Amino acid sequence: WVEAQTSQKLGYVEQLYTFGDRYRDPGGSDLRSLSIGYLALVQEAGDAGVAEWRDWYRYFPWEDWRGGRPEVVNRILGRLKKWTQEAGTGAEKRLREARVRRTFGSTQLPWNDEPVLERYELLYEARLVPEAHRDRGMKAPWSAEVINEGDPMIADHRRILATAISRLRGKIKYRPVVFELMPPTFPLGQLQATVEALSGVRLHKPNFRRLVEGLGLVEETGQTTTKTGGRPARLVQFRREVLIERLAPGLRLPIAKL
Amino acid sequence: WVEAQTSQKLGYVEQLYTFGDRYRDPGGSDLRSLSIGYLALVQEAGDAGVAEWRDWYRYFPWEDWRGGRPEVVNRILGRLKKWTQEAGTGAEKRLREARVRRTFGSTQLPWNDEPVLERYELLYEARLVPEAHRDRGMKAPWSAEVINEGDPMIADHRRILATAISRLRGKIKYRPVVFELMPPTFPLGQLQATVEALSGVRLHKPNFRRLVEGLGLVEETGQTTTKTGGRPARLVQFRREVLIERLAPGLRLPIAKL
DNA sequence: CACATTATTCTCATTGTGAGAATAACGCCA
DNA sequence: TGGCGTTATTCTCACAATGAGAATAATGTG
Repeated sequence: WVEAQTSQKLGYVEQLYTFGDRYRDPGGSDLRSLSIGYLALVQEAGDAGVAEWRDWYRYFPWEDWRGGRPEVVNRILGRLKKWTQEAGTGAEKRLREARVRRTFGSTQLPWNDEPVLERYELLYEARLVPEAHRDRGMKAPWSAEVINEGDPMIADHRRILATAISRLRGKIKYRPVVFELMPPTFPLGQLQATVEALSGVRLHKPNFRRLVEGLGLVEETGQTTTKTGGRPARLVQFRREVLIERLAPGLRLPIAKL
Repeated sequence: WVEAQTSQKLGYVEQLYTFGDRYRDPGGSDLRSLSIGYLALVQEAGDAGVAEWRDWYRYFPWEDWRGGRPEVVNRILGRLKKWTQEAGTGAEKRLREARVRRTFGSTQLPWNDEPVLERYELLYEARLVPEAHRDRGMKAPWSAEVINEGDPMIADHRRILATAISRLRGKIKYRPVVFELMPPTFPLGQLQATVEALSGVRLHKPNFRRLVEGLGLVEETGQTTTKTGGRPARLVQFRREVLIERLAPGLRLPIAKL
């Protein structure tokens, strides 16, 4: 059905989650609509009918740490600090502080790429995203109240997208699903760039190569490309055999410490 | 609702999966019923109304490797070998062989505790479980056809249970959910026995202790117990603080290699 | 009091990980 | 044509994590 709608060939598909929040019905009745979300990966396609490419960091700019700590994170942390101070009791305050530290990190805790949904839900609860006001029946503008970076979406779609990003960021670490996003042959640098785009963090290039080659996920094609600039890069391809050989292998990226 | 039905206090709860197979409707109509499954963990309770304790290995005896390789695995591998040989083409035969190797292991590949669902689905496809015959409208007996160890369940319930076991075996490796199954204080040996019961494999005791203590998941109570036999064991308790401090920590058991 | 039993602590070889230096091979441009 | 910027690729090394087993400790039992 999706392939007919979008004229995109779906690669990997998995069920994501079944969403059934009260906020799903904008009419506010007690009837709930259920959405069974699926996550699919496709190759890059130039133009594909109704479907159109979107950068997901447009909706989650705080999730993109590829260029170092994003500015918006500081603004968010400032707002969340205010939110923690609005807590009723001291215990609640400490809970809120811990939650902010856990999701957005601190000087002690490094950034963790996976809890995308937890971060979004925290922003929602702290009413820093427009959806939180909208779902409570408040009318615009809330411009002074919310974080302006990061486009909102209708209904609970941004929550669904956050769930998908979380799932995908987790998945690439133990299953070789990134390759569903790659062209048939590619240089290792492009593979790394793809993984970095998904996880939102920069990786150490030599270690990344060691990992990919050590796991036997790719094989030589014998060709090279000069499109990358600099020294020509070897073109490799995914070793499809690993799918039938083994169950586990993904790209265990430097996972959050402590 | 579940707590009211079972008079069990639910600890951890998460959505498992939404099941919608055609086999769900025994009437065979084109209407499908959806089941949104949830997974919950509870403390051990002596007696609890309609709810009653069941050993899940009653349904999946091949998943219990705590006493070494179970006898039934050999019988299964024998049957699956026959199944691979019934393949139409040579390519299909190699695919089947690889799949058996991947799920049930081989002399090269060690046992992997997680793919419980993949294993069950393989047995289903190879028609080694009664459900496969039943869903095709075949009448009993199929005793000569199927693996007799492992009780069947109605509808797709055994598939749902397999999904739950897979999920839980994965989860304990990166979230401290085992503690939801433990009493308030316990010796480390009992914790290890619980993890072994869930994962179905034996663990190296000194290394397990090092791991649990190194992650700071438990704290001393000062008490000991002699109930374990042998040298008295220290009673420890779960450090609830880790739940608010960190996101990651689970008991990364010796994960399958290669 | 020897012994079986479980708990607990240590040791050690091996592997995996994170970080950075060093080297290679292009295009571009003076 | 050679220096330079750029990206690719290979090496090295310190350090942490892991798997396995030995050694030691503290009970109850016969």
